[in-house]
Formats: sequence, C-alpha cells, structure tokens
Amino acid sequence: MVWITRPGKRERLVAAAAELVDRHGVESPTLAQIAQAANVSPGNVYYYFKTREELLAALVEHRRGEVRALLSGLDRRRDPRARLKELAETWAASADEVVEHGCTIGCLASQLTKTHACLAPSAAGLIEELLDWSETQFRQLGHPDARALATTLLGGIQGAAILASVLQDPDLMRREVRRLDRWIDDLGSVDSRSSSLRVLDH
Amino acid sequence: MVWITRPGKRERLVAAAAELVDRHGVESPTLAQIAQAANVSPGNVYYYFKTREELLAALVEHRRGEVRALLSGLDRRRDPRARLKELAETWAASADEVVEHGCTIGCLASQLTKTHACLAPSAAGLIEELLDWSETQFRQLGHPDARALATTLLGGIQGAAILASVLQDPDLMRREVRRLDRWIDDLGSVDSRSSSLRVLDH
DNA sequence: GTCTATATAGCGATAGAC
DNA sequence: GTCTATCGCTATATAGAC
Repeated sequence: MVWITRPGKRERLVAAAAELVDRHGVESPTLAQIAQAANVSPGNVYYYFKTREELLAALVEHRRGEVRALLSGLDRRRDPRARLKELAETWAASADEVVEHGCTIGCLASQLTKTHACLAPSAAGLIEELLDWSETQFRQLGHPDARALATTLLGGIQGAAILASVLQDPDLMRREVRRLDRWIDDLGSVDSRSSSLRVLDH
Repeated sequence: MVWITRPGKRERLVAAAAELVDRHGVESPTLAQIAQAANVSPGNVYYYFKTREELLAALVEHRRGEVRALLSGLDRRRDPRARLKELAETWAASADEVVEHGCTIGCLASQLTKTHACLAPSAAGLIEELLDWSETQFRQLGHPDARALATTLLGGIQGAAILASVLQDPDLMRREVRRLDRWIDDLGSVDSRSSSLRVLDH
C-alpha cells in the first residue's frame, strides 16, 4: 500500500497516538490532542483516518512493527537461551517506563480487548508475536512443552509489569525478570544431543 | 458513616458501575448508562456522588470489600499451603469470566493507574491486599522471602489473566494456575520444625 | 492535500420544582 | 430525596473553500 500524501504526517499522527495512548490509555486522548501532538491540523486527521478506531488500528500495526524489530534484534544472538533472557531483560531495562505507564504492549492489548472488540484480534496478534517467538526458542532448546514455557515466561513478564506499575515499584519488575532469568537457566536444555533436530518435529 | 437515604440506590449505582466498568473499561460507561443499569434516574446520581470520579472511588472500595471477603473465606482453611492454592484456583474457577473481561481487580487497578492518578493509591491498595495476605501465608510456611514469593504468585496469576483474556483462551488460565499449584507444592515449607515460630520473627 | 468552519450528538454537571 | 429540564462544553465527524 503506497501513500502518495506528503510524507510524515500519517506517521506523525500514529506516533503521537501511540505515545498518548501509552500514557493515558486508549480512550482518553482526543483526536484534537493527538493532532496537536503530531503538529497536524485537527480537521486534517480525517484525510488519513476515516474514524478514530481506524487510527487505533494503525497504532496497533505500528506497535507490531516495533515488536518485530525487537525480536529481529534478539535473533542476532546465537544461543536461544540468551535470546530468551534478553527478551525478559528488555522489560527490566525499561522498568522505569513500565512503572509510569505499564507494559506498552500488554496494556494496549488488554484495553483494546475490552473496549474495541473489532480490534481485539489484531491486539491478540501482538501478544502472539511474542509468544510464537518464545516458543520457537524453547523448542530449539529441546523442550517439547515449548508453548507452555513461552506462556509462563510471557505471563511472568506481564504480571510483573502490572504489579510494578500499580505499586509504582521498578525494582519489582527487575527482581521478577532476574527470577525468570534463573528459571530459564534452571530449565536447562532437554535432550541436548538432538536439540537441533527437535526444531523440526511437530 | 451512615446513609439516611433510601436504602439500595447508592449500592445499586456502585454495583452497576462495577459491572459496566468490568465489561467495558473504566472510561467507557457513561453516568447515564450506569444510572439506567441501576434503575436510578440520571439526574439523581449526583445526589450520591458529586462527580464521576467519586463514583469510581466508591467502586474501588466495593471491590476492596469483595477481595477481603474472598480472603476471609480462604482463612477458614487450616493449612497456609491450601489457602494459597485455593487463592490461585479462584482465577481458574472463573476462567470463562477472566477471558471475557480480564481479571476484574487487575484491569481495574491498571486502568485507574493510567487514567485517574488520584485513584491510583486506592487501586494499588487492592493489589496490596492480595499481596499482603499471600505474604502472610508464605511466611507461615517458613519462607524468609515470603514477599518475593507472594509477588511471583500474584504476578503469575495476573499475567496469565492478561494472556487468557487477550488470546481468548480459558484453558491458558487454568493451566497456569495448575502450574502455580505445583510450584507451591514444590516450594515445600522451609524449616518445618519452627514454621509456626517463623511467623513471629520478621 | 490541507485547512477552517461547522454540524451533530452526547457528555458531566447544575438548578429548581416537587 | 427524587425527578425533570437544561446548561455548557467538548467529542467525533463532515462540508467545502483554498
């Protein structure tokens, strides 16, 4: 899909919406506020998005791109175990932002699930992106229950993010990530002889 | 504080707000909708609550009462380990509702933290209620790191609730609770000789 | 493509009769 | 205490000049 409009405006609107939604929730920011933050005149928003919901949909895709970029970065690592630990450490590293606005992805997904049923599948896709990637790593470590482990990892991260933000405690986030780090280590790699083959089965 | 108004109306308003907020989020339900659901005439809401935010504050207190009632029920059990497992199983038992609207407490707290700064401390209290109680149980089992264990337990529950609701998968919630059950068992009780004394020392 | 001006509707909140 | 009527405001969305 090619956009023949003046470059930047659409992207600025999405970025401004992403920022404001992250800070104040999905419902609070008005189109006027988003337009102002993006340095776009209020009425012009509707040239790019027919409805507010359409802007939210674009915002989710924007976040999906960020998630994919993050995971691509992690894929540079050789060791699946190191990849998984670095994923978790992403939340520890941004513990202060997590405390201020919660986990960007988790909050966005859970709010959209409640308030915009039609965006729920798209929001679920954001989480699935992380889940699928983690499952792949655990599978490469030879764990037959890779999906369950991925769920536990991501659930642990998301739960810690909720508690940290509600209780305003960045150390809580960091401590839980440290615990998940140890958990990943203690899992070891099952059947290390054929771990590379395990990727192929099922 | 005694209310000399006709009994029921205030309570009905709070209950209706609780239900609608649980279903559609903190910001979406209008006072008109809440009043209608509570069978109260729209203008009459302001006799009981000066502002919308004041109604939300009452809603949080309503939830706090429910949390305390839940924990009191669990306290009837003799064994702290059984208490903790039954706490977790509360979410498994309501997995279908969790999938539909997320964890009532977790969603409420995390949304209020973002959208109503002045209610954030009150919302944090909701989570602390659960955390303090869990910490007490772990301490009675003789764990010196009881607070950290409580955080892990509640984080695991909240994270699973997010994933289950976003992915629309009740079994995910149930499986994670089962895992937490086993985790509680595997923790055992530290220094079981003096576990009852451990409650006393800090 | 961009902007101003505005239509339309619904919100939270108030006033005042009963 | 309860209700009706309504104020004042701001939201999303549209129309049309440029």
